[in-house]
Amino acid sequence: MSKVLIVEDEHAMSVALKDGFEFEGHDVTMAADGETALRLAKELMPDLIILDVMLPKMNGLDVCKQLRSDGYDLPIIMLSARGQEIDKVLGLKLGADDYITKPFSFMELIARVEAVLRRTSANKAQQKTVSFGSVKIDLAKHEVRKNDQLVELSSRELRLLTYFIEHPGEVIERDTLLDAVWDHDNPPLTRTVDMHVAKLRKKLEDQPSNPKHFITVHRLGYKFVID
Amino acid sequence: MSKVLIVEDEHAMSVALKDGFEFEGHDVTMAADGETALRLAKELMPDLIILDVMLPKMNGLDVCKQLRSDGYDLPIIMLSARGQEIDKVLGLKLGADDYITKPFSFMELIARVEAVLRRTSANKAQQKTVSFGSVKIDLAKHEVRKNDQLVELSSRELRLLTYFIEHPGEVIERDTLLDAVWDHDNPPLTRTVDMHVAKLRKKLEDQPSNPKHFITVHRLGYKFVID
DNA sequence: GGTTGGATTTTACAATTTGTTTACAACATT
DNA sequence: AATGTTGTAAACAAATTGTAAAATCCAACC
Repeated sequence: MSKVLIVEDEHAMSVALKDGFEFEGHDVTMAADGETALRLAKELMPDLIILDVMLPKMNGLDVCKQLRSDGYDLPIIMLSARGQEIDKVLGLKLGADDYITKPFSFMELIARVEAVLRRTSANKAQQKTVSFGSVKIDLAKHEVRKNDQLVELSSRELRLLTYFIEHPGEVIERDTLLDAVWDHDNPPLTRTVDMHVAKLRKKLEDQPSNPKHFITVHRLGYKFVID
Repeated sequence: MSKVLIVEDEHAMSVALKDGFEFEGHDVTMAADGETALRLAKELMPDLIILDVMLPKMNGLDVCKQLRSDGYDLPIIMLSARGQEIDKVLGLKLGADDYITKPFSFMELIARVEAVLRRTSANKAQQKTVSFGSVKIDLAKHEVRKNDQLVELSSRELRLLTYFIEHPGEVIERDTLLDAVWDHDNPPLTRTVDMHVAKLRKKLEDQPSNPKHFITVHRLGYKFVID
């Protein structure tokens, strides 16, 4: 039994999918627009998301992109109407796991669902965790512990930390961090980066005022060192 | 300073872009149609291409596609008029690095240009290390070691050292160093160079008062010798 | 609608670090 | 020796960073 989030605004289709998945023995949650989908996905951490491309408020591609950029690597299968072929490329590029074009038979969908679940649950076994000093991070679960004590990080803090972890040892400019961790349209001042680095130090360093991992490189930026 | 190829057929826009990029200190080449753009791109190998979607002879998407399929992976930023949203998907699919819709502010464009250049040149500069004698420099990590011992250099000292290493054996005038290592707007006195050379000697020479690598050439400048 | 609470961004100023100039002694060249 | 040049410590100036606190934003709830 898996937890499935179905995101679909056409009533007939959503009812059919719900019934179908429940008949297959899954635990189904529904969302009818992109924003709700995004919120529920983060809240429920479903095992699978069935995501229609055309949605009110926020389209499926953006939901997918947003989830990925927030660090959630939940399995996603996209649904699109025929003639939206172009979306396939982008959908996959933005991180969907599979893609199916309407109309499709329910059997076909179920087959793909199982393929995706098989693929991704295989990956799940090899938990993605990183640790440095007394800090352990489970990126999939969005959990950070220091001395086995849970530390609450905001989503921005987590994204920043993730970026650091993915680029150990490198000197990273503030502007690079703004590009990578903040949104593209209206980035804040570079000082905001300093602010957040200070927060990470406060929460994760043994001596925040004498950091060992989040290192300042004067005039250039910051450097994350694991040891 | 980067070489930029601007491909735009509307006169007003192309003049504005040219002026803007030249003001930013870039070396600008213009093209007004797709075929010319393609030829110039291959000929000049610019650091960046600003490519309008709507062009005579061959549209921007085709130019982009053609370049990619010919194996050129120059950074490309596409410009399109509002309402050509669909192009975004296609543009990215065909290999553009970023995309901006008219009308846009020049600041916005510049921000994206810088992001793209950073992304692409970051890949270029990876694992760039230089060394001389017992000194090794890892520019990405901002680390200098003498006999495997870490030496702390400020960013200006590091830039100066890098310049010396890239010009071994040459007699280099103080003014040349001011141009290359200091910023262009308000250069300090030439004596500041002496100051910094002294610092490098102190940190890197075995006998700072009897230097073997950072050699004074009386009345002319300095010379860096490797052995 | 408005309100609340948390996250995020901006601001402001102190602390720190780096960079520049000065001053004078030492040195090189004629 | 006279003159211009260089070495370098120390004083000074400027730029960068740390961080608390204020302002703003935003989503959730009434």
